[in-house]
Amino acid sequence: MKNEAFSESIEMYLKTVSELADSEDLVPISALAERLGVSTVSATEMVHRLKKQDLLEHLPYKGVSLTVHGGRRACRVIRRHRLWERFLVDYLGLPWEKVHDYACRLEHATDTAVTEALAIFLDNPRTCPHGNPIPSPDGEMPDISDIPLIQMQPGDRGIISRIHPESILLLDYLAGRDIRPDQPVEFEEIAPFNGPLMVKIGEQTHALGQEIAAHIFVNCEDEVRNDEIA
Amino acid sequence: MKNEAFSESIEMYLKTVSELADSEDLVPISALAERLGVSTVSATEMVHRLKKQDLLEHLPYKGVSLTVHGGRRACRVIRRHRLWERFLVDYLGLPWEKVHDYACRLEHATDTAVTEALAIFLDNPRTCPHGNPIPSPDGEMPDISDIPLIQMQPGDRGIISRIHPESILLLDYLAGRDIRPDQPVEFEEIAPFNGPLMVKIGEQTHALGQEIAAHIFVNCEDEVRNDEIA
DNA sequence: GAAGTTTATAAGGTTGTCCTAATAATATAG
DNA sequence: CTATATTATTAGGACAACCTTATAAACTTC
Ligand SMILES: [Mn+2]
Ligand SMILES: [Mn+2]
Ligand SMILES: [Mn+2]
Ligand SMILES: [Mn+2]
Repeated sequence: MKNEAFSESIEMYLKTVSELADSEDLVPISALAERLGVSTVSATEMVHRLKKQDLLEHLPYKGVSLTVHGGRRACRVIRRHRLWERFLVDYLGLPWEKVHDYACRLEHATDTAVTEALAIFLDNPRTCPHGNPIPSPDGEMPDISDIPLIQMQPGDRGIISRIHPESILLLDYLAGRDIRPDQPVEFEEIAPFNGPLMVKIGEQTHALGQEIAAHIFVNCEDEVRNDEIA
Repeated sequence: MKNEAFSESIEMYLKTVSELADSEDLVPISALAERLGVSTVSATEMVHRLKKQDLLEHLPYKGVSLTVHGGRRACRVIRRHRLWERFLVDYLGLPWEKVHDYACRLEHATDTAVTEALAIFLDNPRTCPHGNPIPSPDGEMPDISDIPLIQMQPGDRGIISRIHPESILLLDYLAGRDIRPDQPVEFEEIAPFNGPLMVKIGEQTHALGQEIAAHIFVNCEDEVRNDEIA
């Protein structure tokens, strides 16, 4: 039960599987490879290695999922990441859209003792600056019940809860238009032929591509949620 | 003039050369290898690589020294290290003797933007918690005029200025006896046959080995310094 | 100046993480 | 059910950092 240290590479694989598993529970190796910026061959190689270490499972031609063990490791990395983001924004005053990258380096270089002292210093924040929940020290992810903007219906209103998964490109784009957690949203309409979503955020109406709308999560106003009607 | 990112390994080599160069200005590759915990063959290999990149010079059978360019890179790493140490001690309340190791990981994962924001947050501290000066953002090391305890004469008094170079073993030892910067010292005597130094620090008298005494620096009371009499 | 110590180089490996190109297996959709 | 697209595997390498063992060169000391 020793605390073997994982390489930065392994931590990034675990973290990425965890992040991508939120949308669909089996993550295709190709999706992993793309997000990590490596070839599918390299990703496959690594998946095999991680499978051997009992950190994830792989259903060929379907995708990968984390074991309980792997999930805990991933959550620990994510915890460090999100705590650092809070610190960088709240105390160092660094820009909302930049801290994701800074934290992505720090997350691999942070001792547990530092992580927990930081959590106390920050007064145990519940979320990162982009709205994502911070896992517990022992690697448990709080569950949440928001929905992606793309699943809303015309007329629905709500409050942006989080941006997920995060990436510089996306955060940069959103920061440029003041789209961030706690802003009120109203879904106006969706353009035909899989066109963009017209969404009022704050005072402005934006035309958001479907890709982007899948990454913006919203707490809908308390009405019966109507996703299961299909 | 691009800001090529160096590997953790390269950064540690540069930093270590810089630290060891304080005592003697040519650092033997063997000393480098020992401090980095690698074989002399590996260290030699790396020295050649760094020479090719114009980061250091090597006089065979004498030792290595940093180029101006290499010195600046080293100081940048050291700056990050010592700023993190300040943060870890002053804000996270982590133990004086432990933060050296924590910072040794963070120093390689810290963007310039983060470093400078941190410096501002900390109000541009002049020294690390172990008393060592923090280089400027552009890689200049402030010069100091303290002397190692081992160069003091019986009867001399002063104030401990810093512990250098740092290592966990040493810091642990000193922390256990409350030997740290700002404590008053009085050199009592040196035991014969290269024996330990008897030194009064605070209220207590300690018998310190010569190795250790070489790592404790002191600001002597303002009297004519008498090192050059030999 | 010969002996012994320190330092450097040479030779041959290992490991982790990445790559391209080519081929094989499976899934999915018309 | 076959064609096309997706996914997996195989083969062959590259590269940075490490290693051990052995030999050669230079310094130091008596
Ligand atoms: Mn990362
Ligand atoms: Mn975030
Ligand atoms: Mn380090
Ligand atoms: Mn220090």
